[in-house]
Amino acid sequence: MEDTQRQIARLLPDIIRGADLEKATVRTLQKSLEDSLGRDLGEHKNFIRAEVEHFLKGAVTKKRAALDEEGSKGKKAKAQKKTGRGKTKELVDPTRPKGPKGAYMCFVSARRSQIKDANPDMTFPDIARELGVEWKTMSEASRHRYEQMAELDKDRYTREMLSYVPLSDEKMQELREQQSRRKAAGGLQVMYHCSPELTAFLGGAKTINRKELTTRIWKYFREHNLMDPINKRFIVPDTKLSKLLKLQDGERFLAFTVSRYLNPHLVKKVESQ
DNA sequence: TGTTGGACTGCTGACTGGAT
DNA sequence: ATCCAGTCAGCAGTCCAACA
Repeated sequence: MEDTQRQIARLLPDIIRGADLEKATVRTLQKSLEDSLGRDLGEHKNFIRAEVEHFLKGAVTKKRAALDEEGSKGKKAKAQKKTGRGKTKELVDPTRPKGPKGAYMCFVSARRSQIKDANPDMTFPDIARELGVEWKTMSEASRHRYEQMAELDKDRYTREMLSYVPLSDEKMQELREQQSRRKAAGGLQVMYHCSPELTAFLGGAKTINRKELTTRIWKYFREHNLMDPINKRFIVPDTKLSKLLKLQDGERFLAFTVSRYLNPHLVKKVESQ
């Protein structure tokens, strides 16, 4: 019984997606399932109906959300694309205890890695779907185990909340500023050890970050008049630069690609910044 | 809305001159 | 005024389920 329902739950989404929804009924979907499984599913009629309703409810919710989003964005859509997901999450107190896990979350935590180990090729959404199917078709006894785990986690949450002291407004403000600084800096502030050749080129600097290096190298282009007068996007390197970037004799390069040539000279990150 | 899991995608930041 | 070229670390968001 449980296996059949599991098979139904697994097959149904694809069957619904492939069906003509103008004409489809629970009965026709059941027929398609029977064809796929090669047996009568009359005794699972109610289960199939519940699954269909569940699937359609989910699809409608998603569609509505998409339409809402579309409508609210309107003509701003293109402008917002520039900033992409841009929405920065409101910073939450990182010391606040994590919320209590429900029974399903306990089940997910315990079972996900097992499924992944047994099926290394399964994608994350596939695993999530499988977990949903397993959860829905799980026996009461098995589910009870996870409900107990959820009870324990609820206790853990209560205990931690009792001893939790929220961070002060000042501390939160400091964290927000830290976050925005980190975001603004990106990976460009990361200090690297220079190769001996780069150290010599820079006049002795043993460490540097990408921001500084880009600035210095563009300064060098200008000071040594290395930009191609016909097309200033190209750099005609002098011997010193040519040697540093390991270029062929007479090889020019697009100025914007200079970081690619410099990469080998940024040996490794400087520890404990 | 936040919670679990982690691979994946895509944006952001600095730098510049030329092209549109 | 804005976009484009290239680099990449770090981060945010997405995917998906069910539940509190």
